[in-house]
Amino acid sequence: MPRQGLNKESVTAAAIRLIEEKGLSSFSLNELAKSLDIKPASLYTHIQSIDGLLNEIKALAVRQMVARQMEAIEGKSRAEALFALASAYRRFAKEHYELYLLVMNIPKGNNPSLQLIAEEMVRPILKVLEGYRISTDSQMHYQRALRSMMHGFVAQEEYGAFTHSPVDRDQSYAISIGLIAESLHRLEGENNDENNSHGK
Amino acid sequence: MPRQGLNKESVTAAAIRLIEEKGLSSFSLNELAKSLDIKPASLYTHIQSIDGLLNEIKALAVRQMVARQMEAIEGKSRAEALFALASAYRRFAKEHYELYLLVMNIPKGNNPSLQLIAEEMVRPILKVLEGYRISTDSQMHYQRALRSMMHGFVAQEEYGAFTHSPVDRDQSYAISIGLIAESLHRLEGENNDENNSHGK
DNA sequence: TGACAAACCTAATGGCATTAGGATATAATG
DNA sequence: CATTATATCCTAATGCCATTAGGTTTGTCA
Repeated sequence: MPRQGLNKESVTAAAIRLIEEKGLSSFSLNELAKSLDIKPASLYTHIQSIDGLLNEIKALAVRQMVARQMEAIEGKSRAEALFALASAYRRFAKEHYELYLLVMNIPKGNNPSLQLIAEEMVRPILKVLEGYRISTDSQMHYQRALRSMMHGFVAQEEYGAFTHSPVDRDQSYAISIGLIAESLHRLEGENNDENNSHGK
Repeated sequence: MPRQGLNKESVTAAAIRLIEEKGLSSFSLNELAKSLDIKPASLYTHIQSIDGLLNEIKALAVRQMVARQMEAIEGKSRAEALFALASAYRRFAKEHYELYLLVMNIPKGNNPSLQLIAEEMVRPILKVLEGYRISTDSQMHYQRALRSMMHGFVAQEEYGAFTHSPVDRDQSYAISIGLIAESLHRLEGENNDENNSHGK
């Protein structure tokens, strides 16, 4: 009510803006305070700590990411849904790379509330995999494979690990995701033939 | 020659020891100096900056990683070599997670000398893929797919993204790598039949 | 023995997150 | 309208960090 209409939400929004513009590595409470025209110490009226603020941002980013993926697979199923999901995943990482970095840099000794948020990120993946008639164990394996492929690809792509070749990266991604789609399709076929080599 | 027999190598070795013991996030020149019984400013006789030191460590880590992978695939070929490579990759990441983090955290605006080192990391992968009779474009695609899968898996596994299930992670990894092995095998078959659906 | 260079030091700078405690402006109440 | 209370914002300080300037010590070599 005094000076400015600042609150937790507007401070968080300003932090996101700053991170997306100037990058995560140059972000500091000094910069954030400067962008809001207040002193760094005054930020503590609205935030608990810089880690608390970043956790807040992570949670928002995950929610947004999941929402985009859910929209992408809406009304689709199986391979079509799988490719749409993978595409939305990569698009978010491209458009909000600093936020993606933040989300994917959850350190080992982590906040239990972030654990819950991380589980949220699995939901669109599971939704796609539920469209396949495979065992629950297979579902877990393919969920991990898909997450690995998507994260590994965008992470390496974004820090420039794939730039040393003219070969199209979109095609590489399509093929990479295609590996999983094809294998899922084939695994279903095996199950229909009452064969369960590793499908059980 | 005075006080201690310190040099660039011993300081780097001490830094690696500290990083592996206490973790990357708590590493500082203060801690490093303390472990060597000198003052922080004295470190600058042996290092250029903390970034220079970390780049040195990255280079050593990559060399060690590549060496392990080369040993692992020695005398093997095709699927056997592929699984051995993937296993060595994951083992290194498990045993030297802090170093792996360091290697994989090459920021976007990066040192050109690190670019060369990063390319070194592709060598064992290419060596394995050379054992398959596929086009050079396919080689590039599968190289990216394999790197993505390996990095994505170990990165998420190590920060605890896969712990919320009793399903065996070793098996998930074997299946994930198997996707690539199977697809490579099938792609070769297509080429032998003078068919080139996406193999060209 | 004397000169020299390398290793190490002290002291300082400017950046960072964070806290304690004080000032102030707005909103709520009498 | 005056008073009180509360939340916002401040100044000042602490202790961490990397880094630099410039001085001292120590070992080596002529």
